[in-house]
Amino acid sequence: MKALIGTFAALLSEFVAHKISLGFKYENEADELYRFSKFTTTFELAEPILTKELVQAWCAMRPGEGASNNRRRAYPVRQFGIYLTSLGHDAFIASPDARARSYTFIPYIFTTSEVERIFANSDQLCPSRFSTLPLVMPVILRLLYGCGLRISEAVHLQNKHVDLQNGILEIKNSKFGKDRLVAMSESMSQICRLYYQMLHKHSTLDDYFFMKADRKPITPDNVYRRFREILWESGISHGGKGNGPRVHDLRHTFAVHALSRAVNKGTDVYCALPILSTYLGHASVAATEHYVRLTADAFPDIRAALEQYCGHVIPEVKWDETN
DNA sequence: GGACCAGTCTCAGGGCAGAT
DNA sequence: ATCTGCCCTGAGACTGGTCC
Repeated sequence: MKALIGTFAALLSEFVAHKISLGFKYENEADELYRFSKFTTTFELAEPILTKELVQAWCAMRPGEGASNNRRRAYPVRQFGIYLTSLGHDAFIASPDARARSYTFIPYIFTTSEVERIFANSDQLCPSRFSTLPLVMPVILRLLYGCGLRISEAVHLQNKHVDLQNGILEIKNSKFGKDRLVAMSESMSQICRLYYQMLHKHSTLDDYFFMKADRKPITPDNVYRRFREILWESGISHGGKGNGPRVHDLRHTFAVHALSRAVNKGTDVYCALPILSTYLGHASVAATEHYVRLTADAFPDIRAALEQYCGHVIPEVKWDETN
């Protein structure tokens, strides 16, 4: 976390420490509060009093700013106001955002042919003396699709978390601080063993499984940029900013393909969903249903099974046959 | 019990600067 | 020239609490 500045520096530091003590990561919020602390230095403030003018100036929509970003900037300052008030300070608390949020996003689900092309092209990356990415990309992309991992979970894997013998990944401190175990297929385990022999001849158990030449973990940024190149090579068009396909869509694809396979094998979808939910690290089946509901139209077999066992998941839509 | 919503966490993507 | 890291914004993913 960057050192907070300005009149509120001490109080903001205490607030962030308070949030962390409650179990939140609060890293991105701390970044926002750092920007807020810089912002406060543009005001003539003799005392650290969170005035209405200061808060409203910070929370005001900037030219061209989206509602989402405005909300993200405002929430931590609102929480800071609540915190100060609880301590008996005089502070203005910003109102929560009343604007409705819409969830109309539909993730991109790769076809099996596209997945195969992505893997094939990731295998063709030119070896480099300076970068481990040509070795890393084929394995990490297969792991994202084969195990449905989040990119952050993959890049933070250390050798001690990868049981190559039994094909088990130990995911530590994932989203909302959750841990879980993820089983790999035998073919995935074999790929990991070959990769480990090539990259980790002189490594320790504390080294990152996907590390750069300087032994630091590769970043999601590294993977994302190479992934865009591979998509291009694979003839999969990118829709521009916000329109994917994204690296995270490999996780969506895993979920949909896994459920599709289960349905085709005659597995009760009511049994398959909780298993998939646990595997993906979701706290509830509802979160997994959300994944599948968004994409079920592309998989009639899943849609039919879901309608039979949990029809409420898929909303009815009206269709005028004269259209 | 389900819908709704606030809050937190994560990923995507552009731009730029410094390193290689 | 290319790669990489960092900053910042945009937006989706996910949890948990509250209200009806």
